[in-house]
Amino acid sequence: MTESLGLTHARWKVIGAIALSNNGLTVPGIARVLGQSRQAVQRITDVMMEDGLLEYHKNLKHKRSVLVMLSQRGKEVYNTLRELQDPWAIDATEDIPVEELEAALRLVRRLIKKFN
Amino acid sequence: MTESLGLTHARWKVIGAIALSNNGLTVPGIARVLGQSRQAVQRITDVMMEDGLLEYHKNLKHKRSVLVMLSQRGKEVYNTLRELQDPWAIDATEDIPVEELEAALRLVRRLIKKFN
DNA sequence: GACCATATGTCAGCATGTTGTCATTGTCCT
DNA sequence: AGGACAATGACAACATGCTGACATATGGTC
Repeated sequence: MTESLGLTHARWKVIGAIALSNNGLTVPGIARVLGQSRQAVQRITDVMMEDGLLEYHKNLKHKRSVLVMLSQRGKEVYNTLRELQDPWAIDATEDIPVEELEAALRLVRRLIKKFN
Repeated sequence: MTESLGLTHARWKVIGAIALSNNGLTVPGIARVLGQSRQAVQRITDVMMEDGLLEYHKNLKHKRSVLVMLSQRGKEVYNTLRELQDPWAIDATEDIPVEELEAALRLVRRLIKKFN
């Protein structure tokens, strides 16, 4: 699904995390949202910035830690992929009772919480 | 959990797949069980063989494709890790109704099947 | 204001996984 | 038997992820 847009799943995760934030996120902030190491995120955001998907903005709160935001093209990619993903997700689950899906989600969250 | 035995999660997956087979598996066979590429499995089994966890046995059905089996030490590691993992799994789920766990498992399998 | 613990940027080494390619081996159909 | 197609081994390029280490920045405490 990401391939048709020249993305990979890792880059899609990053775009998604930033899109859900309002004023941009720092690299370690993205890492915390995604639950992975800041180093892994840093490497990906650097490449995505060069590719024109992200923009680094001055962070008033920190001298070196920039705020990562979606560029115009990043926003377009986000919207385009959402238009592919949403129908896919609906198609995948429309014949499953909502209560079943929610119960499974509650269970997964419960286990995640237990392991934190 | 795997670290205390000098393993990694990837090697543990391979050991588990072989342990559940009766007469050994070929490398592509392990890959099919795990649902991943044979190349990735090949690389790992080669190292595990050098480390003495696995043994390659002549395969009567194929001139070059060997049968991978657990060495004595591989079996010991398997049993030791099971003794760590089983109590962990029980502890993680003992306060959750069995029906909830089974329902979530059915849902996951249903989705996997849908995407095949 | 000095000091210490924490957060961040950066670089490196390693473990896994994927895909692609090519030669060799197996299978099956005619 | 012969030939086409699939399976396997081997090698390579690439994308991710983790941890460790070291220098710099922040923030809270005395």
